[in-house]
Amino acid sequence: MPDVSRDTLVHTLEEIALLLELKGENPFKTRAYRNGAEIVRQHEGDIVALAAANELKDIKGIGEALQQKLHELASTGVLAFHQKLRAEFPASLFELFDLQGLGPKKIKALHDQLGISSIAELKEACQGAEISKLSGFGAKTVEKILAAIENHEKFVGRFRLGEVAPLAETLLKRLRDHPAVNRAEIAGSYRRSKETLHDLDFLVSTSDPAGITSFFTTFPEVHEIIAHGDTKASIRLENGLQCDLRAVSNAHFPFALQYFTGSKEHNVELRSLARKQGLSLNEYNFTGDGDLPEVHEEADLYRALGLAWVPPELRENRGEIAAARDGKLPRLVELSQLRGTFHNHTTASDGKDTLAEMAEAARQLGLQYLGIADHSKSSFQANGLNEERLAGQIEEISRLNKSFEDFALLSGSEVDILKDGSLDFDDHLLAQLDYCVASVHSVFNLPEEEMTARLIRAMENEHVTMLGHLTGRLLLRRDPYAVNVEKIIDCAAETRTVIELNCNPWRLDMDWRWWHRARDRGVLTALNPDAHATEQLQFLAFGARLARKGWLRREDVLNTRSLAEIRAWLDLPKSKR
DNA sequence: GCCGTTTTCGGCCCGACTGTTTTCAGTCG
Repeated sequence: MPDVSRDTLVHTLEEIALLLELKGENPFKTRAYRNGAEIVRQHEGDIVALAAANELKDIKGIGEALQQKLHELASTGVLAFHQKLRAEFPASLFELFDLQGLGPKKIKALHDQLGISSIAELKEACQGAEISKLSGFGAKTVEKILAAIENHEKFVGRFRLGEVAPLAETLLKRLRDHPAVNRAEIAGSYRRSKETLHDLDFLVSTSDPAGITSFFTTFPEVHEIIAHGDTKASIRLENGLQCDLRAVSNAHFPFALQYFTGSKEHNVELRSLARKQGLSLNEYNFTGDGDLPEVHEEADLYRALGLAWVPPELRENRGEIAAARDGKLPRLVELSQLRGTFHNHTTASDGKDTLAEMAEAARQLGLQYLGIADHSKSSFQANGLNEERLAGQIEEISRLNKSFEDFALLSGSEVDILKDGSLDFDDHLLAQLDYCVASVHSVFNLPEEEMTARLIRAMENEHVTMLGHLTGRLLLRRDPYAVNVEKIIDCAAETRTVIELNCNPWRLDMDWRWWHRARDRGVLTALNPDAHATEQLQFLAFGARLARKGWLRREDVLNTRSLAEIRAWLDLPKSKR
C-alpha cells in the first residue's frame, strides 16, 4: 500500500483546481475540486482508507470523477490526471499566485505570451518595456505588480506563529525524550511569542552535546543541513523553516536560555545593567572580580541584577526592565483564566461545524459560554445571514440553551461595517442580540481619515459591543488597512467599546504593540478565536500569548469573566460598562 | 465537476474595485 496521507489528497485536489484555472477551465469545475479538497480535509473517519478501497460513494460533493481520482491516488500513490496537468506548467509558476493582484488569467497571459514563470522573471519583465505590450497590462498594473513583488520579498522566509507551533512542539518533545537531554526549550522569538518568526532556536542541556547535534541533523523533516558541529547545528526543514540547536551544560543552561531568548535590544540593556554592577554577562555565565552570583534558573540571573524575572513575552525593551526593577511588572493573563469567547462562526455562514458541534467543542475546552457571531447579509462571499435567518438562529440558540447546565451559547452577530460606517443591520434587530461584533469586510482602501471615521461611527452605536479584527491584516500576506489606531483606542475608551484581539494566527489583530496603551486608557479586550471550525477554538492559545505580549492582565480581558458576570455586564448600558 | 430533478441538462453566491477596455475583465473578499 503506498504511503498516502489525507494532506496528499487535499493538496493534490487544490493543485488541480489551480492548474485548471490556469488553463481557463470552467470556474465551476475548479470550484468542484476545491470543494472536494475541503470535504476530504473535514471528513471524519479514515478517508484515505475509504478512497483506497474505492468506498467514497454517498459523500455529498464527491461525484464519480472525484471518487475515481481519489481512489487512483490513494491506492497507487499517484494520479495520472494530476501529473499530466503538472507537466504543462513549470513548478515555479505557482509562486506567482502568492503575489497580491495576480490571478490565473494574468499569470496565464504572462506565461503564454512572454514565457514568464517565476517571480524573478516577472520582476525583470516589469522593469523593461515588453510587459506593457500585453493587453491588460498598463502602467498602473506594472506598478502594482512591482509593489506586490516588493511586499513578497519583504515577507519571504518568515512564518506565522500558528503555523510553526505544532511542528515546534513536536521537535521539542523529541529532544526532551532523548535520554541524554536534561532540559530543552525553544528560545528566540518563539518563546517571546512574536506573531511571525524566521527561525526556531532550540536549546538543550546535555552531557553529550555532539551526540545531540547529530541526532538533531537526522530528524526526518530535514531538507538540508546548513551547519553541524559539536555543540551547534542548523537545519532547514522541508517547509523552508530554519532550526538552530545549541547544546550546553546544565550550568550554562539558564544563561544560554536568557541569551538566546533575546530580544537583542533587551539583552543589550541587561548587559549594560550588569556592567554597572561590575559584572559581565554572556551566553554562558557572569564574569568579573569577586564573588559571582549563583545561578540555577533564569530568575536567579535577573535577581542578581536587581530585577524581577521578566516573562519572555515582554522582553522587547519596551519598558520591561524598568518595571522589573521597580516591582511594577504586570501579572499577565493566562490561557487557563479564559471562561468563554465571543466571535465564532457556524455552518449558518461560512463555518464548517454546526451550532451544536461548536457548543460541544467549547464545553470540552471547559468554557462556560460561547458567543456565536456569524456574518451579516452584506458578506455574500461568506453566506452572511439576513434578518430572517438571524432571527431563526437566535431562536435555535435559545432552544439549545435549555439543554445545557453551566454552559450557554450567546447570540451575537459579526455585523459588517458598511463603507460609511453604518451597520448592516438596524438597531432594532441588534437590540435583540446578546452582543455584537462589528467588522470591516469590504472597501479596504479608504484613506486613513475616512477609514478611521468609519470605524468611529460604528463604535458610537450603542449596540456595538466590540470591534472585530481592527486592521484587517493577514500576516505575511496583506498589510493592514489605513486606520489611525490611536484615535480608535481613544474612541473605544470613550464609548466603552471593546477591541477584539483576534486570535486567528493569520490575524492576531489588534497588533500586540498597541495593547499596553489601550489598557492604560481603560479599554477592555476580548480574546476571540474567530473559529470557523471546532478545532479552531484552540486559537485562543495564540491569542493568550499575544495578550501577554501586550502586557494585558486578567482584568483587562473581558472573557476571563464568568458567565454570570458577562450577563450582568451585557445588561448594563454601554456607557456604564 | 456536482447536483437535482421540472429525470439528463442547467445552474452553480454576489458585489465592489481597479484599470483600461468605450462597455468589460480580472481579482478579491
